[in-house]
Amino acid sequence: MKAEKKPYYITTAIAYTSGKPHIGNTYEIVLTDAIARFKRNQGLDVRFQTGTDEHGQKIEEKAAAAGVTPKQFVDGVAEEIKGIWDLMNVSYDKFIRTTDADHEKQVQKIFKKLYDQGDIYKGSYEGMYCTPCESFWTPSQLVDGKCPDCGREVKPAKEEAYFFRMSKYADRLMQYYDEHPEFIAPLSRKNEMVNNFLKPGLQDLCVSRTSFTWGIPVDFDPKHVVYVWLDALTNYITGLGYDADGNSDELFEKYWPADVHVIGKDIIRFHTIYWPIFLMALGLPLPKRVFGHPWLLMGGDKMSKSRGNVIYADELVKIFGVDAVRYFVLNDMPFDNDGNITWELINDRVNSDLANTYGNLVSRTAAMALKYFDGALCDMGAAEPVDAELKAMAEALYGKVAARMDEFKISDALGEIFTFLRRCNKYIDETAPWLLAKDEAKKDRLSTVLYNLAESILIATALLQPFLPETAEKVFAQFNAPQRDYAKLDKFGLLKNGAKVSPAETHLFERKNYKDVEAAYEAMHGGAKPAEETKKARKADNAPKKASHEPEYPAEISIDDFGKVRMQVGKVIASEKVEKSDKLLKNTVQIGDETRTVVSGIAKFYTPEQMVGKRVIVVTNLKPAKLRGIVSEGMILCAENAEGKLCLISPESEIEDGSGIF
RNA sequence: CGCGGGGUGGAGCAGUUCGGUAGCUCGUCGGGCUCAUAACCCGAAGGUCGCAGGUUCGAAUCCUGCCCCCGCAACCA
Repeated sequence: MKAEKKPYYITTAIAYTSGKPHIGNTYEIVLTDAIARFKRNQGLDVRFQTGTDEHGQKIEEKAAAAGVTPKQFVDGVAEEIKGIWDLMNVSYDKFIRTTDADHEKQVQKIFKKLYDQGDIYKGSYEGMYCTPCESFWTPSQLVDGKCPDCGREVKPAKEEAYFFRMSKYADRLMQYYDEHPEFIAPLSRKNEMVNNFLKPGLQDLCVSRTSFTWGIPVDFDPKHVVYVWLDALTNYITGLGYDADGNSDELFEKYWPADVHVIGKDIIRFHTIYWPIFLMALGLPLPKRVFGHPWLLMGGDKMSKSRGNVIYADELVKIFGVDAVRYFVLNDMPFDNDGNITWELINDRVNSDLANTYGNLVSRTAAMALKYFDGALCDMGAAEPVDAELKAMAEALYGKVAARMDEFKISDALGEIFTFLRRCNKYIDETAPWLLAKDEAKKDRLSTVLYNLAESILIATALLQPFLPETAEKVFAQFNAPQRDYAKLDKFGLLKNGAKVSPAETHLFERKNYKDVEAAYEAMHGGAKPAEETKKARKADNAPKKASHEPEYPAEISIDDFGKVRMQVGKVIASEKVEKSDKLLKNTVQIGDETRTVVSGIAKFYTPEQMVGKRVIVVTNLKPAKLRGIVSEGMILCAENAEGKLCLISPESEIEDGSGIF
């Protein structure tokens, strides 16, 4: 009788549908896919869930800006995301969307249940409210008592909101951490959670909003929508058919609790504090592990659209192919440090590992088998001492790789496989089949050597299959052998004697010159070179960012509008750096009879010494504002170029300070 | 002293928990081989492990101070 397969439930974070995911986002899905496939090969009954997080104010705004309904907007983005996951050959079993009707219904039920049992209570969000901006601010966020966004008056207000009593469960959560040291991976993150959040005491979490409507309505109080985490995190159970009334689907009974939630390191807090607490409140078991993976950086910098250094998976795939991209992100991502991606790095890696080491090994082995034996692979029993090391290594490989995989050290797992593949290349040199071929008496030895090589390739390929599924399929087809059962992977010699290898139509991985990669990139980006983009991104990063507050100018203004701005010549009589600030200088400016303090964000370009004595143009009727606690009574005019470099504007010749500007 | 991560041969990284000859891949140079995708195999050069102190018989690893880089936060009147 066959034993029931052990269930294994693995999830990714659900992707926020605000835009196209870049390669960093895509990494998470590929990583999870590799683990899921590996576990399947180990004989587990794997369920792999991913999906999209589709609610929230940001999406409401983006949809409005695009002139479509939120639903139309997220339908489009969800489709795009799913398209990329499919392109990456991701073997998910379930793609959940938080706008799915059954998810929405369960979230409402969960909310009600938690409310009924007293974990959620109605309270209010107190703060200062700016009506035009529809925003709440805490007193410390206010600038000079005014709205920091628009500068208008704010008034004390309460927004009704529902809160979840977090503190009630904090002790139980700490206990769970202690009893399950493997719960948070990497371990270093655990201390961060305990020291930063649990020990200081948990704040109750706001779980509803009334300030936007694109969300799941609270059914017993419909002006509220469920806010973020209670909606998003619950996907892990609603996707299994969890029912708050106790009529859960059998999928849920089978797969919950999850074996691992794979997430980015930025949301570890939500998955290791809020999510377990929600589950405790629902009386459900907690996930066994949460793996917070690091980030993929572009040439050492964070990828972001505003920096223009974003790399997308589909562009990489166009140039390198799916498996090469999968391999790169999996191999070059350390376990608990951020990884690095550039077009050149990926090209080097693909050439050296995939084309030279692996592809070429397969190619030369197949070529020799075809040339000398018309493709037939037979172990003729002509063993020699050199074979022993190869065989021992092959038989030990699975154990090593599996151990690495269990620690989520994917890169190390791949490293083990490639060390073995290099050993195989060396074996060819040691045995020199081309010399054996010259001597009819050594035909059996030659055959045995080629058999050993083929068998080694098949073992390695079986292990590479979770990472390079398409490639593995090609190799198995070429060698006329099936995917190897992982339970038998420690046995050398399972390839059937007489199996035939066929000629390959193409190389597994094509070597590329970086120049050609650049050319392909340029074709996609209207002539821009990838290296230049990186450099530009770096440079822009050193300068203050400006994109966020670039005003939208009206096409024309009246002279009266212009007349509202009072500008005067001032002389800087003192200047000092504002403490704890990178950019601010506190200047004392003489304007006629008057001295004013003007704080200015120019510290990156002018030292206090350079400032003193300069004549500058100051806007003198600007409403005073507080910057890092200092009241600034005006604004010093500067020119700013595209890279954010600032340059003071001064009168062209000597003129009294206090003079007006017209 | 806001929080966190990091600084190891030209590049990307491991090693730091529990001190003991500084390791891997790529690149470079030299050699070998020809089955193979200018590939593969062998060998070599190249590092005062950010800096300065300290503990120790011995420090990349432990302690103290400092410098630099990168995120987050703050910030741009």
